[in-house]
Amino acid sequence: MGDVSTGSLAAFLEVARLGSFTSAAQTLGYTQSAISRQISALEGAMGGGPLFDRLPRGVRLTEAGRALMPYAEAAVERVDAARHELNALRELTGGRLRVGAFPTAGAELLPCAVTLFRSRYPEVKLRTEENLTRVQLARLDTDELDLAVVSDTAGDPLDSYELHHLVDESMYVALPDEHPLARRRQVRLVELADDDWISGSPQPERSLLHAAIGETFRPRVVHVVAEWIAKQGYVAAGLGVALIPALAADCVRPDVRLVAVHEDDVPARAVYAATPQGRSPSPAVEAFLGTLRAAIDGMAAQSRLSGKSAK
Amino acid sequence: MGDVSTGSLAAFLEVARLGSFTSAAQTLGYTQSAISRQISALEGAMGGGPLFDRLPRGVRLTEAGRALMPYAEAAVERVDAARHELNALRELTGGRLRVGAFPTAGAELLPCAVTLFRSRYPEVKLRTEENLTRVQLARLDTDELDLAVVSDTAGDPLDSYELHHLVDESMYVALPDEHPLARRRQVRLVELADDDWISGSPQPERSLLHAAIGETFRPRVVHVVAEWIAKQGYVAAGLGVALIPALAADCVRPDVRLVAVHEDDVPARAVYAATPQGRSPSPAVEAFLGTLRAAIDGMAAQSRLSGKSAK
DNA sequence: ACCAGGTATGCGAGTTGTGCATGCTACCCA
DNA sequence: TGGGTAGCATGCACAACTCGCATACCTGGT
Repeated sequence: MGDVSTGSLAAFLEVARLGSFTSAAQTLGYTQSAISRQISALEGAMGGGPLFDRLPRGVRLTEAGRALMPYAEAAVERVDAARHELNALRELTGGRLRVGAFPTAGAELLPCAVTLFRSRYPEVKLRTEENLTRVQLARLDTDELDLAVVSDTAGDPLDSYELHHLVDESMYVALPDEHPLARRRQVRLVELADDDWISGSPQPERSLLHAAIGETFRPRVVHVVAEWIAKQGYVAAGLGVALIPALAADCVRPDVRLVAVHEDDVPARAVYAATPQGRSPSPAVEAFLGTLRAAIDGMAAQSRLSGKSAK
Repeated sequence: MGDVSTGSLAAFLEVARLGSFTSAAQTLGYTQSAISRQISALEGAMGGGPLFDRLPRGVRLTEAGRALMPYAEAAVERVDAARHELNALRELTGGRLRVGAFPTAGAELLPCAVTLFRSRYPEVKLRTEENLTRVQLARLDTDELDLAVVSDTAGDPLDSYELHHLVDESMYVALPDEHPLARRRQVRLVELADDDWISGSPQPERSLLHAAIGETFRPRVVHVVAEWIAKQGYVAAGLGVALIPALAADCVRPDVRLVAVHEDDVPARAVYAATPQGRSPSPAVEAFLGTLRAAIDGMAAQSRLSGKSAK
């Protein structure tokens, strides 16, 4: 039993609508003979029975033809709908994008990128979620996330993902306004070896500080605070100092001072957009990468972000 | 934008299921190269974007491919379902048949045919309705009926329908048991010119009697009774005589006698199965014609039906 | 460095689809 | 009653497509 193409089905429907091979041929841009043969082929593919009664003036559906009609309509409609859907995915006038980001990215980078993306592609349904990097990678694997904004801080195995480098963010220390070093443009960490530290983890190895630990410096973590807004509070109260990445540097309360850390003490932290490996990124993912870059450029122009948004 | 065939869609689905062109080619009985080209063509027909990521070991769906999947499944399923449906119509393992019949046919002919049809083709949904011939023709026109069992008694315009001759039924007079002619094998109508007549219409022209009216005979209609069971009652009570067609002759009460009418007085009435003109009859209609003929043969073997079930 | 498993592609042959011209049938109208 | 006409079917030649074969190419594992 032969093959059926949308062409034959469309011809069938047009003939059924117009009641004539000849006029259907005209509206479809074929000759009458082509239509005649297409219908004949379709009749063959459908088991052999005639779909039309050939009358002296045109044709009319047989019982079988009438029965076929809804199926043919549905099949053609599905293929058309598929074309539209794929087109929407390609033209970014539809579809869905699920983005994850680590917490600090939520301060400025992600809101900025989301706003930009929404204004450019309002019909793409964009969802974001904040996760630890480790969780995000898992969700990329299980196809619950299309793109994840991650940093390589925690030493998670990023190498089995497609990485799109976004920016290298330098580090700052947050100092209370009255701290002796609060007016400096740059500090070395050894200068803060005797201060109390505020960190996201009791073991500094598992926090932002991990890259700073060396022979000459091991911070004394006195307060364990995860939220950046709370860290600010502790710092402002003079309870200690904290390391914070450039991405979070723009939303700082006026009684907290940020001072750059020397690059040799804490290397700039790379921020990537990660996507599943070996999978060609969808247009929506590509577009979001673009808006992420645009967001970083925009932020670099007006902020302390180091601006090394190379690529 | 090109054409899409069920073949390409089936190939697409099989590749998606197995994750490899090669293995899909094996299960479908094609070569790997054919599958590769079919997918390539499908990608073209769907707008150009890739549907699969080509990995070193096999392929995996892209976002677009994942989006296409449900549409492809639906389209293929619809075409398959259509094939099954049409096959059911052809093999009489499905579908529907709407039959109409004039009242007298409901006495024996239709029940017999319906029983036969149901036992042979139990999966065809058979509906019957009793109508005047005039109504039935209208319902054939409006496609509310597939086949109508009619007689040409009433002079309705049968000529614009496809007529399948079933039988010529001769006519009988129903006489009360004590009627002087009740033991005859045949009568002439003039012999009954002085009797009271029972008919379905006050004007004998519009009833079974219309063919009997001539120079020498005009019946005096005294009782107007439509239902055959009631006519029997009137006749049995000695209130008159009635003309009845052979099709109804088998269900007569014992105190009513039937006597054949001479053929010259009332010509045998032709009974047809009528179908819409110019329309090739569906297999179900053909089959019902067959069972009608079988029913008539069966009845002729054991009844007064004249048996001229010619063709 | 080679092999294994997979996809892409050039090539030739067979098949299918298309258009043109023509044949055929039934209706319409004079 | 006989041409005219509208419409489908079909023979034919040609173009386009599809398929299989052989082979090139890529990548990961040994």
